[in-house]
Amino acid sequence: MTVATPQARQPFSGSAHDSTMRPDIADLRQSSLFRDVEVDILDQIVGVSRIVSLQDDETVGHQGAPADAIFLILSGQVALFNTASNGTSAVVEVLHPGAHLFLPTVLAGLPLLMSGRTVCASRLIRIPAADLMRLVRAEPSLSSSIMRAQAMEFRSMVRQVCDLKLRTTAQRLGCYLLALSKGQTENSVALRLPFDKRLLAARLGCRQENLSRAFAALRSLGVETHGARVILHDIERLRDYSVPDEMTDEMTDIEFA
Amino acid sequence: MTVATPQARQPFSGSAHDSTMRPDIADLRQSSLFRDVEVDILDQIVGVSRIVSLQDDETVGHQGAPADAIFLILSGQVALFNTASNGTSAVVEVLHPGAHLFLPTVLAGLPLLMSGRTVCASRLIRIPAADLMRLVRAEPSLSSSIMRAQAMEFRSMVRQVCDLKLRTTAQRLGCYLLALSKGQTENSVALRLPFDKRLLAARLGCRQENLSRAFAALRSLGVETHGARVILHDIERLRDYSVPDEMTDEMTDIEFA
DNA sequence: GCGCGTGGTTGATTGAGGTCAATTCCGGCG
DNA sequence: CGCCGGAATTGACCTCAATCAACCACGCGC
Repeated sequence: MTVATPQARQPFSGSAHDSTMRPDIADLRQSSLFRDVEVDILDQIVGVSRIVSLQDDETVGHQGAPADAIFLILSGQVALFNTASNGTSAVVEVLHPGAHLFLPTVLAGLPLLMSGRTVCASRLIRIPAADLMRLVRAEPSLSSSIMRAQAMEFRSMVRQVCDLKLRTTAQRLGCYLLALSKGQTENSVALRLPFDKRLLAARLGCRQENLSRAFAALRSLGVETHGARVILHDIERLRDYSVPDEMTDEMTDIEFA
Repeated sequence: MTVATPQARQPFSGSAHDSTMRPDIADLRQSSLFRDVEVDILDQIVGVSRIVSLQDDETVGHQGAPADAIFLILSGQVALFNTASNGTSAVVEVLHPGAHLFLPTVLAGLPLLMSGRTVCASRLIRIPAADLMRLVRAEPSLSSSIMRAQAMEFRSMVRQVCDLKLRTTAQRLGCYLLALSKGQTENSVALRLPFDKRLLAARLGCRQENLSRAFAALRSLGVETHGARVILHDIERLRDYSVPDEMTDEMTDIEFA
């Protein structure tokens, strides 16, 4: 069950070398982390933040390096992956606008457990770790937002562990599609995969070929695919097959701008 | 990859029905959560806490129920598991003295994602959610301990996700044994499995039979087993085979009293 | 001693998923 | 339009793990 390492183009140091633009408060509010934080605190955060613009396939944060900043995603997508010493990599999560990178690592003061890589051209907000920690110490109300956000992300990881331990690839794919279709009341839904199938395979913990076979297996359950376009013709049946978490509610970090 | 549901004997409501003993500050300090918290805050926590004593195989917290308390483990062991709607269960973690249950769920204010079950007779400290949240709001310094603890647990889950995506069962077992042997400088170490092999199989995400075969496979790598007693004769070779995380450091929540 | 239940091991078989290779599908470009 | 290159798919084959079943080794009570 090994996953090939995605290839990087050029590493990105993490400093705002190509842009000195500051975000504004509305940008920060995009993030689940700061959605409920008071304006005066956000003002202070704005003062230490920079917007960084990245091309497709650039590295943001390297596994093993000290975590010197957190990043919020304004647009684009960033994959988080861990590389084992034998060179194989696992994609742990693919983050969308509103999500953030490296917060637990900064809070723990430990080296990065995963590397980040843009999946397409992306704009991020960079907040230096030292400034963030200083603000957290000074502003108790920030802590509560951070604790809530971390709690949700922990639950998301727990759900993924269960997913890997309980379900086959086809079932995992089914659950993933069902999560994408959330908020629909119809029994039939059209949707679009947010990134290519190789990355989806890595995120689901399988090979590209096997993801293909999983899509083929779901075809008989009313799942129609045309490239990245997917139509679920019978959500009931798909749910029955995939055995999704009852509490499929909070896929919080899979948000689309 | 399904895992049989462990059978419960009698559910435990979560209230201190069999003991009204209060913990003392030293008890709280056993926990990684409160190790660095000031005495006056711990005093307040003592005031709202109760020690509960449980038999082997009792339920503490039921998946889907509201999280009305967190628990600290003073002695014994508690398995956290998630049960899918088709009845199969996955053991996400087995907690030891010093660890705690349900903190992220309480902070998120959401229903429990996992159930807990004692693996042997255990003594826990119960801290009601409402009291904890009140103290957290009142005492900023508590937040920082909680954030750090949550960060470590998040990283632990990330590591488990990578483990499941990158390694075979035999390699996972190898990594687990290496983690148990941590702190040893010798190339040869004797150790004892902290719980029975069926639970270990569930924690590693495989069937009991396959764990048996994984031990058999490691035999040729210098791993000798006599029941729960295990001797690693050649840690170098085992590490080479298992490809453990370079940062195998913080197995923080696997602590033994 | 005997029976017996529990936990653990072993074997045979099946199914899921990885691997390698060949092929098809598309989108861009000359 | 035809060509080309990367993504996606399909097939053949093999490894790993689940399943089902038998068996073993204890510990314990009688």
